[in-house]
Amino acid sequence: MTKPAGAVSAWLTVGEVAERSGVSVSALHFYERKGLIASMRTGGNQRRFPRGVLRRIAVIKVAQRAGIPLGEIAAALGGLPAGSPVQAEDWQRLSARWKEDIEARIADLTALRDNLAGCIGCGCLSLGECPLRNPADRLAAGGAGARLLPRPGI
Amino acid sequence: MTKPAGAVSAWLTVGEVAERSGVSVSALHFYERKGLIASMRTGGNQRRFPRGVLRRIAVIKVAQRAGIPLGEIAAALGGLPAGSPVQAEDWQRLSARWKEDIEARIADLTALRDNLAGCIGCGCLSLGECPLRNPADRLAAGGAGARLLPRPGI
DNA sequence: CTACGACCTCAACTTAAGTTGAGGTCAAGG
DNA sequence: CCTTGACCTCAACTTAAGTTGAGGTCGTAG
Repeated sequence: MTKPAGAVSAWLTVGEVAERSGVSVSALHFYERKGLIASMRTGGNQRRFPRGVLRRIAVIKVAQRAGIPLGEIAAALGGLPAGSPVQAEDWQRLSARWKEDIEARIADLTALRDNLAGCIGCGCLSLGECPLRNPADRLAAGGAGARLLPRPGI
Repeated sequence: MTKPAGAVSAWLTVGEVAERSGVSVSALHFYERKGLIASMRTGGNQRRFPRGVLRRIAVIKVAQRAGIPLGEIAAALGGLPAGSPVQAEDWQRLSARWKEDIEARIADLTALRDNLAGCIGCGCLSLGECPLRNPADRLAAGGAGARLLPRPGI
């Protein structure tokens, strides 16, 4: 698939999307299976993505960096048209929501750090008395399997 | 195994450790397999833990809350005597080390939050120009499988 | 001495977010 | 027209941190 000569076409191949977004082809397939992005198919069953997918992926990556799991991102993104680009307005709504998540995590880590500082001298760590030990028992419900540890507020 | 009448024995059963530490029995087995904690065995092959294990578990839980993976905790803990309690001095060294990790994560999240705030209005998210998109391409090396996302500095 | 709860091991399953590989098809340059 | 590189699907594997279940033993109260 050498590039279509001069004009930049309106539709992008997976490879092009991968290169432009910095996300691997296999990850793009995966995102599509998860409903995070959508594509048209050519006669030969190859994916063609609208350019709006790049912005959509950008949003996904930012949310991921904020620690939001893909499932939640899909849900948040799911509300708006699957194939079309994310509008500035949508991004505003989403980023505002995720900002709260980030802030909660910052608050938790800050509290942990401060207590850590306070406890460096004492070394108590008693289950009943130490501020480090007691409020930490937050992850506990949630079924089997791994827990993505650093996601407090929810 | 009803409790040994009056006197609190020097050794704890798994069940007792589980109850006192808030960690499930299966997790304690798991920690032992991973070399995070150690136990003696009775004639009937049942575990007996020294009381120092409680402090050790406390340290593990705090480190986990800080986002340190068990493997790293094991490595850090591995330096000091496996069966014996963690001394205040050891805790000082470990907590100082982990504090840096926490601070790096706080810094990353704070940067993300600030850029998010700046970008709520613009909605650009261009791969080349937006501060949210560019510096985010940090996780990329590391082989197959899931990445525990929110662990930047390393 | 027997029943019952606590304990033992070992293997298989869970979730998240992908990666890797096998086996086969598309499309465009030469 | 044919060869290559890009693409396709599907299944299996990866890591982390455990959980769940099967099948069997320990130990103590009654």
